[in-house]
Amino acid sequence: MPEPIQLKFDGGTIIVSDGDADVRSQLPGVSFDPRTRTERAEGRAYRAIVEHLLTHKIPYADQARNYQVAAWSMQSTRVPFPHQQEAVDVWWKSRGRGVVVLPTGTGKTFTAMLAIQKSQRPALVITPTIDLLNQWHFELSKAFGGTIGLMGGGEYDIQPLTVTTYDSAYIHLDRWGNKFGLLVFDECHHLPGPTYAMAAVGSIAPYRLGLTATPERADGQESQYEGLIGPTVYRREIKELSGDFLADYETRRIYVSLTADEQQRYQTARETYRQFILDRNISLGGPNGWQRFIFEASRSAEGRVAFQAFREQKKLERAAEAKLQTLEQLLLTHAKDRILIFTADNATVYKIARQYLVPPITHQTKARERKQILERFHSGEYPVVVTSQVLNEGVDVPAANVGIVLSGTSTIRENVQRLGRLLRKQTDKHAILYEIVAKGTSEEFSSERRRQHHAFQ
DNA sequence: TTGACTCAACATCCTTTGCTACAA
DNA sequence: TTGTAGGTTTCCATGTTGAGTCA
Repeated sequence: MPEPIQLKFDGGTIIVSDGDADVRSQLPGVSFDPRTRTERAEGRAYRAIVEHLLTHKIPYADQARNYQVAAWSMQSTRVPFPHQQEAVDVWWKSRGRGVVVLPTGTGKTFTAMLAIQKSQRPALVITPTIDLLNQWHFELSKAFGGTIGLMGGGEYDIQPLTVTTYDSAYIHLDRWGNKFGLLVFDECHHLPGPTYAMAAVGSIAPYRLGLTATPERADGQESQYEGLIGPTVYRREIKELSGDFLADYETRRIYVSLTADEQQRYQTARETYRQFILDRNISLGGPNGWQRFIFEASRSAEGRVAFQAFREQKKLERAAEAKLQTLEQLLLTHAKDRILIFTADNATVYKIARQYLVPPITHQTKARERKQILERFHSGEYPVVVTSQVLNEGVDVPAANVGIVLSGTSTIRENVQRLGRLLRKQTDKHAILYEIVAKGTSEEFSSERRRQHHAFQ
């Protein structure tokens, strides 16, 4: 009679030893590690291994798992919205693994708390920013009482219910990887980054919940969710919830023309870099096309000129004179509204700030000043705020009812997040998102692409 | 405790025409 | 014959954030 199989946790992996060698080699995800001469699996294989052992009635000793069932109970009588309850029910039916897609402002946090209560397991909530870390800590303390752990932002205190950042999660993986049965990935579109993903790979947590408003990624890595968290189990779009849970809204596109001078400089710059691409036989649209351009561009004087031309062209379309004129008109039209202006670059943010005496927020704005500006925006003291990309995600921004997108990336996510800034529900609110596009430039294409989302059709 | 700093990680940056090799 | 899928170099500049260090 062979010894029972031993499972041990070791720095994000599970070491499998003893028992029958043939049985060990058939365990899902297990392979021989020649460095240490042991059989190992990634932490995430834990559930599959245990299920395999149980199904085949193979005796085993589990020293990997280092947590107990936790009897969570929320100290709140709040009744979930239908979409929150449905999301948790579907997630639980999918064996407690999967991604839930809900628009910003429709109660993702409360949905996660329902899931935590349902799972009855110690849970680790992972967030991308310190702001969100603090928000979650506050909400969890209020909902569940007791001491809520914090790992990140200078704190290191692990409790059965803990909040951390993606950075801290992977840095300290070896210390927490076997202490939680449930992982909640807030804004889970961050997870597929090569380093951040390690947290999901190395943890043994059988239950996993991903939350995001925008699962789509520009690099197509959303295909990784399946292996890191689970499949998309529930999805509701802005359109489906606007009116009832989100404000009513419309989007308006305004086309402007470049001046003759801008037009000429734009054409010259564009031809310069298009010619380089042609000469080097690079197909920009193809796989690795952009990487090849960068590679070639960094290798010769000619290439550097081409790259400069590319940047010049971008700059011209982003900061077109006519855009600022249109902005001025919109500011007059909406003199009584609460307006957020978005750009792609900081230079334009500061230019607008100087020209129209509007407070700017970029990554250079210190946290305290940022908070102050947002508070004054909320109170109405500042009716307009101009920002680049910082407010795209994570920060709790007071409700605006008019958004003006002067420039941006072609990503769906940025566009959805910017729209989300306007949709916090208030009585009789009707939000408008303007998008100002320079005619005859590549912006027309970007604008088209970022609108390829249900919310904008 | 705070603030200034450095460093590391992540995201975006492109678009379509013509060519080739291979599968149905 | 027609249709379709197709590949490899470590990486320019800018924006943003978290962690860590040091005064």
